[in-house]
Amino acid sequence: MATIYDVAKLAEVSPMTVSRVINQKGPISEATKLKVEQAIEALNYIPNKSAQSLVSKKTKILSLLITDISNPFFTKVARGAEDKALQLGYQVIFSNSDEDIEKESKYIQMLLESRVDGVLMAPSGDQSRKNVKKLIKSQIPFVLLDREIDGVDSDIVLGNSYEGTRNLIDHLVEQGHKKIALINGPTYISTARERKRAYIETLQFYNLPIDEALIFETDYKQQSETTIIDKLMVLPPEQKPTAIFAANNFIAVTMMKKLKERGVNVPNDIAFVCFDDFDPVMDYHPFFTVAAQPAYDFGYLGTQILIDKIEGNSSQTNRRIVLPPEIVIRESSLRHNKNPS
Amino acid sequence: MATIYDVAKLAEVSPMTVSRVINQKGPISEATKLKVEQAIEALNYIPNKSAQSLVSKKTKILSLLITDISNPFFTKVARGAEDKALQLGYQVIFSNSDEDIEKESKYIQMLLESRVDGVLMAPSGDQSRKNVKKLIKSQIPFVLLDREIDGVDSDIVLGNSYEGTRNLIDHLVEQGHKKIALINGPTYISTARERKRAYIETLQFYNLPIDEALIFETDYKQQSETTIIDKLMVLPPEQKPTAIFAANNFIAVTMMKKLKERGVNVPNDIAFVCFDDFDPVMDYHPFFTVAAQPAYDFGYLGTQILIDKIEGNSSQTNRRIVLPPEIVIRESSLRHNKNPS
DNA sequence: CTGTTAGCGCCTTCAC
DNA sequence: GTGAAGGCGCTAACAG
Repeated sequence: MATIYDVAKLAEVSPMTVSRVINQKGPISEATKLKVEQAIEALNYIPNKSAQSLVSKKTKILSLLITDISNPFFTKVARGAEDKALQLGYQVIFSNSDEDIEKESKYIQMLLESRVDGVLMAPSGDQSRKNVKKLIKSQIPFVLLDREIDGVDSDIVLGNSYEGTRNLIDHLVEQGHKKIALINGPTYISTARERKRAYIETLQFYNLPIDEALIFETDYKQQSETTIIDKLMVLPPEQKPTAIFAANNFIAVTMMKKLKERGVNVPNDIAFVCFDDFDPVMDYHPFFTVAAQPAYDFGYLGTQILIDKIEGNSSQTNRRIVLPPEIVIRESSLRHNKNPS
Repeated sequence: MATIYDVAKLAEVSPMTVSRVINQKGPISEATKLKVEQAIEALNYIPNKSAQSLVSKKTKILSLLITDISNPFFTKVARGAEDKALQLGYQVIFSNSDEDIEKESKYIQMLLESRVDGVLMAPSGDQSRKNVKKLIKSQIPFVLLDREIDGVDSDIVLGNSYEGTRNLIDHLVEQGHKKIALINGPTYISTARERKRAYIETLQFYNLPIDEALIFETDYKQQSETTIIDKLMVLPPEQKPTAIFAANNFIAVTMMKKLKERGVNVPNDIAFVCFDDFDPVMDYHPFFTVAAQPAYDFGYLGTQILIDKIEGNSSQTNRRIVLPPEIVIRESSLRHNKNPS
C-alpha cells in the first residue's frame, strides 16, 4: 500500500507537498498539484486515516449504541443517523446492547479505545449512568436517544411518552373501556416510567380505578414474559381487562401471539394498543393502533446535534428535543360492528 | 488523554512494559504488572486504537455495505453480522448504498481510507464490479452478500432465488393460477435475473404461456413504479393475471398499496406472493405468502467467512454458501372459502 | 523479566 | 510555493 512518501518520490516533491494536495490546503502551484495527482493515481494511493487520526485527534467516526437494530424503531433511528452522518462526512459504527448493561459497558470500552468523535446512545436504563460518566470523564461528546437517565443532564432527543400514552388511553376510554391492562417495560427505563405515570394519571383523570392486578412489568426485548396473558385471563369477569396497552412493539407482538394461542380474538374479545410502530408492511394492511414515533428524526436530529457539539458549533446548554408521537388508530382497538372484510 | 508514556512514568517502568501488560503478551512479573495496572487505573488510561492500527496494520473494523438497513431483510443481515463481529472482537461500520452505484462508490472510497480489515457487501448490481475491483486491488478481503456480480468469482453467501421462486410459482399453479404476473427487480441484479429465469422455466415446465405483458421490471427500493398495477388492471379479462409475484418485500408493499387504492382485494380478486419476509409483526397476524430467507445467517456466516479470510484461517478457494428460502404460505395467496375471520 | 531504538503514515511548525 | 524536522501513540526487534 503506497504511502505519502512513495507519492512524493514519484512526483519528485516532498511528502509535505503531497499532504497539501490531499487536504487541499496551503498554497500549491497548479503544476506541482498536477504532478502529485498523477502520482497518486499511478500508485493507487489512498490516505491512511489511522495516521491522520493520530495527528489530528479526530476519527470522523461516530458510535451508534442502541439496544437492538432488529427493532423497527431502532432501524429507523439508525437510518436517520447514518444519513446525517454521511452528509457531514462521518462514518458510523453500530452496536446492539440488547438492553444488557454488561454488553453496553463492553461497547463503551471499545468505543473509547476507538476514539470515536462522538456517541449516540439509547441507554439500556438508569444503570447506564456509569457508562455515561465514562464518556464525560473521557470528554467525548454524546447525545442520548429515546431514553433519559435518571439524574443525568445531557443533550437528548426523545419522544413524548406521556402524551402518547395519554392519547392512547383517551382513545380506549372513548371506546368504552374501563379496565385497561398495562404491560410495561422495566421502570428503570425512563420511557416505561413515563408511560406508567401517564397511564395512572389518565385513569385517575377519568375517575377510573387503578387495579394493580392489571399492571405488569416485563422487558422491552423480543422475548418478553408470556405468563402475563395467562394471569390476565384467569381474572374474574368483573376484573378482567377489556383492553391491553403494551408499552412497546416487541411486547405487543409477544402478547398478541400468546392471545392468539389462547384463542382470544383482538379486537372482538379484547382491544389492543401499543407504543411504537412496525415496518412498512402496516401501510397496506394495518392492524395495530399505535403511538408511532418519528424514529428517523431521533437519529437524524441526534446526529446533527452531536456533530454540532463535536465541531464546536454548539451552544453550551444542553439541548433537549422532545418529539410528539402520532396516534394511529387501526383495527386492533376497534370492535367490529360491520361485517368483517 | 493519558498515553502509554504517562502510565510508564507513574508506574516507574518503560512504555514497552506498559504495552506488554495492555496486550497481555510477553513475560511480566506479577509485581510490575500490578504497578502498571494501578497506574492505568489512576490515569484512566485507554489504549489508542489509531496508534495501534498504524503499527499493526489492523483496525479490527469491518465494513457492512448494504443497500438499505430499513429493509427488514438487511436489518437481519446486519444483526447477524454484528453478533458474529462482536464475538470475534471486531466492530462494524455500516453504510446504505440505496441501490445507487455512486453512493456505493463513495462508501468504497471511505472504507478504503479507513483501512477496514474487511468488507461485507450487498452489491447494488453488476455495475459494482468496479468497486469490487478496487477492493481486490487494495487487497482488502471481502465477502459478497445476497447478490452475485456477473463475472466476478468471490466468497459469497446468498439465497437460492431460483428454488424460492419455483416453489412460489408451484404453489400458485397448484391454486389453479395460469396467468401470473412477475414484478421483478432490475435484471442487472443477480437475484432478479435468477427469479426471472425461474419464473419463466417454471411456467414452461407447466406448459403455461409466457406473456411479456405480464412481466415488469422496477427497482427493489421502497418507492417502486406504481403504474405497473394500472397497466395490469386495464388488460382484457382473458389476459389479466389472477396472481402476482413480487420479487422482493418492498415491491410487494408498494404494489399492495396500489391494489388497495384501486379497490382490488387480495386474495379474493388476485393472489399475491413475494420474495423476502417482513418483520415479526407477521408472527401473529400473517398475511403474505413469501419465500423467507435466513437473512440473519447471511450476515452471521458472511462475517465468519470474512474474518477467517482476514485472519488467514481460510482455504484458498472461494466459499460459496447458498441458503435455501423457506416458503411460508399465508393468506395473500389463498382464496377465502370459509367465512372470513 | 525489562528497556532502548526505530518506525508505522501523516501533519504541524517553522524555515527557505 | 516548497521542504526539513519533529512528534502524534504505540509496538517490533533487539539488547541487556
